[in-house]
Amino acid sequence: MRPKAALRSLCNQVLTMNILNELRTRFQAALAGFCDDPASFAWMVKPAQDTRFGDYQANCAMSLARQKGVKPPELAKQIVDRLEVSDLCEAPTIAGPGFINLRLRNDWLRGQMQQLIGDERLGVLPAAQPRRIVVDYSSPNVAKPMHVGHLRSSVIGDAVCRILRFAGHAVTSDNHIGDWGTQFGMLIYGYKHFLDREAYDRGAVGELARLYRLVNQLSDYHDSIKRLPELHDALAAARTTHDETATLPAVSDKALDETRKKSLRKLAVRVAEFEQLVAAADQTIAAVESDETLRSLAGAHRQIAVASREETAKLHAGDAANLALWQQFMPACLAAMQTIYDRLNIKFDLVLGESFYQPFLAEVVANLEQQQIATTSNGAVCVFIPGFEAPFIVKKTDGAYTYATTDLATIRYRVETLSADTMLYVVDARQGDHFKLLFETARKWGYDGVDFRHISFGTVLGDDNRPFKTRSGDTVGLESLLDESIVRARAIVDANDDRKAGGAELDAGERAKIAETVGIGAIKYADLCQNRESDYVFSWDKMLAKTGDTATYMQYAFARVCGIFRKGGIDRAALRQARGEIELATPSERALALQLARFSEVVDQAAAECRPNVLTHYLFETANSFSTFFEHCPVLKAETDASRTSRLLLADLTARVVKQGLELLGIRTIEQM
RNA sequence: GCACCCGUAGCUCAAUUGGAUAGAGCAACGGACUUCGAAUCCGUAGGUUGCAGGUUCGACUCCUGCCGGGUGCGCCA
Repeated sequence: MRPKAALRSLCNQVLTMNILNELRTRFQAALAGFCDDPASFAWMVKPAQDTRFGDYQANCAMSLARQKGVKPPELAKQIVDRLEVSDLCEAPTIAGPGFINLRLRNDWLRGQMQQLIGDERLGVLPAAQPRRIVVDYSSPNVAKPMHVGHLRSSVIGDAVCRILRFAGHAVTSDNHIGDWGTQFGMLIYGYKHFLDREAYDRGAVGELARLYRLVNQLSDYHDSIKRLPELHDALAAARTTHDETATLPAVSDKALDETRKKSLRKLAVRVAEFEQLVAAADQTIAAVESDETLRSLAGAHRQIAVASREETAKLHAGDAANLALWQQFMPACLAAMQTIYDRLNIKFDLVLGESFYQPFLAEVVANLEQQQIATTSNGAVCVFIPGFEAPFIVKKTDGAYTYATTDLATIRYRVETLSADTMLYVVDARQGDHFKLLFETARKWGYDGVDFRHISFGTVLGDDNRPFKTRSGDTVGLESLLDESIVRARAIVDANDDRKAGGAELDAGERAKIAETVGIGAIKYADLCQNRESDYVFSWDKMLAKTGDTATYMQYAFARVCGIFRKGGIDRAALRQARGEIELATPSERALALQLARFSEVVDQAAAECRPNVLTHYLFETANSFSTFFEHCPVLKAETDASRTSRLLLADLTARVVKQGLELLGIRTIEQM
């Protein structure tokens, strides 16, 4: 019943232009005499769930009545008696067990529309108390090809940044890249032993990618050879246990029988898992041995894994040659990464990776030990957090630091150098425990005034509903996904333009631009429209869809409005200047107006909860309201000039809201498609 | 073994954080282009919200127990 503090903290506190907030303020005043914390009951004002009941509804009477031991409808009546909303609502009605239903007055709604017409921010007011927020997202390991698994964090994180920034906060987007890890040892080893100099000179990125894959493949090969016998043993053992259980004599005890069946199923799953591991190892081995070149390379580099780790260790120890190579590789790696971000239209204010924090790690650990936050256990320096069995290891037995250490150094930098008061981590839900430990440790360390939040999102699953794993053979590269989506979009663009009544309107360049916008938008929208907490089943069809609840639908609505203005030869700026009136003559006009008036409320909610899907849902409804309106109400051919002007204004507002909303999601619009 | 998450229409997902008759999109079926853009619109069909209890005016939502699936759990990030 109490509104979540966290939920409210990022909300705009200013109340005008946000209808929901305005109504809550009115209720808060009316409720003051009935309870001690009117704010939490005023929070129970919501948009109506069913439009037949009105536009908004207050559910506070029921729960407050229970608390006071009175009848809800009677209390509702008393609340309504004290409620002052006559300037914006029709007389409130009480229904059912005590719902207070509210319907906005048409003249008030028309006034809201007039305000929106003149407001560049479409009613969204900047936060009264802006925060300094660092958003940590995307964070790929450089030098490894990006795949679809990287998409979710990148796309959601970017949208969250845009939304919070628009809501008036000081946002710094930070790509905390993995640029100091073991992949560089592999690259260095590959460079020293397998380099194709000509290929490298032609394009460093491609050659580095090849070297990475090659070293990876050879180490996997030796690892598989080494592990195969134990895998076979484990498989045999699992089979034996399974078969023994299966052949146990039948029992009459039903409960026991059930337990046995259950464990049998689990054993079968284990057998299948080991079979899969063996098969994968066999495949890895076969891939190398069937290739003459690979086989001889494998033979000549038996210690490749160890040697690569040693190269990493040397790099970390400051070895001049390896450091020089690292510095040589980095620009190419970053450039490769950047081409993908450019295509996705994702920008970072900062790209501070692991290497940046590396010089501070020793000091961080020393500091933690000094303050007795960290202690040595089994040779490792650990922080123990109550409620967690596993320690938070900041220094390993071998003296190396972990990503926990880096994350702590990062927090210190963000607070002390960037003056951040809020930190958001847009990261896979599986790292939940890590962040709980990290945040607790940071608070103990003195950063207890910072609002840390793990903006977690569900795991990306494959077609088989199992976590999407990057099996070396068939990773879905990000580039090819983008390419495919654009190709499909292009086919639709061509087909549609070719069959336009008045003949094709677009040249090849325009078509390409549209296909790019639609193709990329579709992929982003597929990720954004889902509640970020739930797991995500990766599907080509979903990613590439261009009909129904997709970005394309909104882009199309936008283009249709632009089409009206183009066809009518109407200057949109002049239209707004002319101060025409908005009429709400028909239900579909009123529904569209109400929808447009709610933009600020939705942006505030999306910002408060860092949930882009709140916004996608709203935009879909808005485009839908527009389509219905467009179907029922002639715009250019409206019966009267006043009606024509009113409808043009509604269309113009719709286009602005859709464009702005999509922009907050990082999705572009085009005027003609 | 311990901990966390999930189970909603054939499929993919929502559900304003406890509200009224659980909603969309795909897919299926039936309609609407000589009429402002058919990438669209209108309609039909599809449900015991995994199961069983409990809490209360009211439960997809909270509690308990099952069933099924996933994830994490000391030196990877």
